[in-house]
Amino acid sequence: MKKKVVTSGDVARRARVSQSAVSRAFTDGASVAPQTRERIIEAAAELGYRPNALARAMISGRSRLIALMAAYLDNQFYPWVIEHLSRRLQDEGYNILLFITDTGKQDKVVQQMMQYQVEGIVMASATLSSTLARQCEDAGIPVVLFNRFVPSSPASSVTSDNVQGGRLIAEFLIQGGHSRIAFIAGDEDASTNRDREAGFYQAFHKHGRTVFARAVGGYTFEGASRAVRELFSRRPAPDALFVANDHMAFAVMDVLRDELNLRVPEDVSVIGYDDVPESAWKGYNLTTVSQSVDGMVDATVSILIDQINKQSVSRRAVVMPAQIIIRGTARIPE
Amino acid sequence: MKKKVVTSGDVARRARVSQSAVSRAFTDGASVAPQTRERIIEAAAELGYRPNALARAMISGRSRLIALMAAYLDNQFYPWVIEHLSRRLQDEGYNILLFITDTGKQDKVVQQMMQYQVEGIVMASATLSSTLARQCEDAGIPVVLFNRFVPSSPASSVTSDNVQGGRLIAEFLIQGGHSRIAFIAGDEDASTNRDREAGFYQAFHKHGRTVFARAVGGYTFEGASRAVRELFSRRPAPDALFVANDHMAFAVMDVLRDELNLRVPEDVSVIGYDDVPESAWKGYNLTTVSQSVDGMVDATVSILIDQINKQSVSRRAVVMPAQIIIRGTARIPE
DNA sequence: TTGAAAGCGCTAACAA
DNA sequence: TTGTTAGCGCTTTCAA
Repeated sequence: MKKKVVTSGDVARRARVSQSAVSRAFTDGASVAPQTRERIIEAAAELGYRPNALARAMISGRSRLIALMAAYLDNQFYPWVIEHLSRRLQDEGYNILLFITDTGKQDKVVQQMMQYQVEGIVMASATLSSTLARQCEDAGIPVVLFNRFVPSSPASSVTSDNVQGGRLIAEFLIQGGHSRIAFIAGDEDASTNRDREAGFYQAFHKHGRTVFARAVGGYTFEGASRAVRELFSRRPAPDALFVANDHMAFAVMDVLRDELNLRVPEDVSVIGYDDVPESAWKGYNLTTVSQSVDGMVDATVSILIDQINKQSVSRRAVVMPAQIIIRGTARIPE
Repeated sequence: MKKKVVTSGDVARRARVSQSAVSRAFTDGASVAPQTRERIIEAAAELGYRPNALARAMISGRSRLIALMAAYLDNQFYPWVIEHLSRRLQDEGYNILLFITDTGKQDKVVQQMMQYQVEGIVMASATLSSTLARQCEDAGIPVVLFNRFVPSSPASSVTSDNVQGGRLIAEFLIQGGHSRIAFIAGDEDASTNRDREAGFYQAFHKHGRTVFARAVGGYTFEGASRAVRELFSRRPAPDALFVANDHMAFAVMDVLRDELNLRVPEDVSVIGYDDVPESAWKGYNLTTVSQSVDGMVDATVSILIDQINKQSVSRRAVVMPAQIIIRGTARIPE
């Protein structure tokens, strides 16, 4: 095996210029005479030269690397986020270092990111300890919690208005004339769940009503299946369900229709949250709340780019509006 | 903003050792006296020292970076692959540089990967030109085409036995007593589609039968919807459909049941390919062929690790067995 | 086991 | 516009 490691020095020799001239030829906006640059580019092409991004990063202090961490990808919301975020960041000239990590190992992984001198960090469906968030702040690395909000954290966050979303759903279900409305929670530690739940309960309170029942699905398919079974093992059973995200709502509908032989929405109304692509599939046709992924991604990118360029990190909390998407799984108020 | 950049030199000074001692303390298997190492680790902790992975990569020639490229993530097969691959690679001490790129820009992106001195490249739902594949070979970078096979390419590949999968489906449908079996193709340029189609047609030929009709869905949701409509606009309509992947099969079932008011499998049998998580959801309960993601991921990781360690890249083509997963969307042969 | 010294490939002053 | 020079933070000989 021949390891041909062509360096700028090799190119310089062949183009009969200095090594720094080669460097300049590959840097936008550097002062190089057009014909010199041309000669260099030509020599580089002949040799198959590719600038070493690591060396460049070291000396310039700019790695052009953004770390992205997600806890899981089975909820289609996250692949969707990753795809959009990745494309947007690539357009801005950044590359993505991806980490899939279970809760618990998250802090350790953040350390790794920092070793790679990333210029920014996005935590999707994940958070980091305040200590570590502070370390990032000290190191001048902007951190964005995507779809999570931690009041005490120095990290920025981008979320949709989950409280408002919860409220919207409560109103919709109440106006729909349901009398036994239940809630299936996601991960009780997640801010998305807490906020959606808070908004939901607030609206009930405002109407002088109470939530009929509550179970916990932990944002997993299996957890949600267990939760519905539990809810429907008691009589009377709910006649409407707010499920804290779409991913769980699919599991819920499966159990409802397939195991319990109930019709949706005739027997039970179901509303989810996220508006993932599958929600629009006719097999589910799920009424849900849309989180503007595009808007959230744009916000994330601009926080990152802005703070990287300004060389100063500060905490920003962006909340995007939530919008109910009416499809076929919940009775529509008149 | 305070940019505290703690270097090994700072730690060395505080621990009263040389800078190279610090380096050794952070390298497994380097010869350092236990108490020296301890003193260094302590000093490092006090200072908040984190080794610079970029500098380490430069000098050692090992970036511990693997590039992963995918064309899209809306087909849940790929998020699934990314999650598994990422976890396995992290366990092996590698980090992932992720690129989401449309066909056409792929070669350019591969150049970028190489600039970051990645030690290996995985192309999922994507290929690269032979020229570039050869460049990677010359640079000693192993490349694995995941779920793609290019006969002329010097790159390795990991696929499931798509020809066999296509055959299995043909047999199942023929044995199921269908008389008008049609095929909805994916991306006609993709090897997965070509192989599945080849196996499918082979089996028909063996039985002295012909495929009733064929349309192209291009592996997209919309393309597949158009393809079914086209197929069912003519009389007689097919009574069975092999759809080249699950992602399209969901679209097909939506059109069949929702627009055309056909029952699956009573009026039309449908079989997909991939066995993505959604296939098991009761709303579809899709009969399909399983590609062993775990097996494919393992093969990919071992090709990569092996060639990185051996410092020699060579072409390997791994084909994993395909297995039919019988669910509820296709009539079951007696 | 430890330290000194020599770079890895590049960018960024500074002069020329 | 160009070349010279000095490092970025680290690993890795080589001697001690």
